[in-house]
Amino acid sequence: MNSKACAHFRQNLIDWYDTHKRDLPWRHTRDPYFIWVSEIILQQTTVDQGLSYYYKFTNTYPTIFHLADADEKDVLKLWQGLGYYSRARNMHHTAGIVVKKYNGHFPDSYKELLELKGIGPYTAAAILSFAFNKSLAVTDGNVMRVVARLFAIEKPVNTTKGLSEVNKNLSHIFDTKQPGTFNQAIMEFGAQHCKVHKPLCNSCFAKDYCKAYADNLQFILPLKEAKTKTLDRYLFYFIPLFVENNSLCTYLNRRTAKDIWQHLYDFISFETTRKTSPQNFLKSKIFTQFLADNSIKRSAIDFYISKLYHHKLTHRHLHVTFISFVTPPLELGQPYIKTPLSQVKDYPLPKLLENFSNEKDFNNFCLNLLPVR
DNA sequence: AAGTCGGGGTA
DNA sequence: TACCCAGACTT
Repeated sequence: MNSKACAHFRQNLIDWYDTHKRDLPWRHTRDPYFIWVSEIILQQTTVDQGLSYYYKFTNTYPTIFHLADADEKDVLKLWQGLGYYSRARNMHHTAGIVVKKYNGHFPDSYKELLELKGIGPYTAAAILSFAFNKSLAVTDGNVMRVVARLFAIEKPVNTTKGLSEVNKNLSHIFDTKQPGTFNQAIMEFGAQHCKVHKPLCNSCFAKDYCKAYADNLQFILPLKEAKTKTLDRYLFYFIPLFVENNSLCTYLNRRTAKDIWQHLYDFISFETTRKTSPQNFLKSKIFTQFLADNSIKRSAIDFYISKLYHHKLTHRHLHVTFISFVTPPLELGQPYIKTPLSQVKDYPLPKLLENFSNEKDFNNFCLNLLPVR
């Protein structure tokens, strides 16, 4: 693209945006706090998916001081279901830093923003351009796609070289006089017009100089290097059930390992390296040892075994079986937390367990289990 | 530079 | 199924 084409793109992108932009709440504010909340929520998340969470967060925590004062557990509960939970933990942590170190005001320098947990190159540029009108370009998945096509960049965009080529070419079309609007516009253009699967090339204002379109590469670009393969994990959740103070109780587990769902809660869990039948798991060393360590005696009767649940994460395929067990009251130590079933829903839970987070569903789940002798 | 972290939508 | 989404962090 020559400089004339770059200027044409710059102007027509803004015109396109004025006509086609969605009415989104974070486009009506220049408060860095609200901008920041929206950007963290939208990391690897579609607008449709994140919108309700944005309203929940800004209503519950209307200022950064409210967020800084909150308990991490409550922040995670509000984040429940959105995934990538380190975003919520980092956001909570960073709120505390901004309050203490910056008196509640976000810094307006790239360097200082990058030092805050959860704020990387994209989010720093977004905050600076949207809230402070600083002249920095954002490079997200939308921008990489648009630029890779406009300039027919064939290096994989998820490599250092590919990204730097995207950024170099992006600087040629970037509008330094209205950085925030340009950034919003090019992302919206990527989301709605220069789409992944069916780009609307026929009606595109850039079809005269888009190199991918000229070379018929618009359905090929951008290229990405192969991702890591999906692995299977086999989980068993053990759910002891007992009555205490007239309420049906069980135990929850706070997840602390460097693993999925960090700082969320689930049930007592076991993992096998290979696909294992429930019957074999019940006889396994890992499980029988747990029962012995905690003086849990099998009655003559039963464990109740759920069907096999499949839960898909981006690069993990979970195979999950629930095992409930009626027992006299138990006293288990850390990290297990004795909890009435009616209060399970008060904890931040993985989506997989959210279905069991109210008593009615949970009882229904238990009733549908089959006894195994 | 490669691996890890969720869940939902789309083809 | 496989890929993508307003990415960042850890190793």
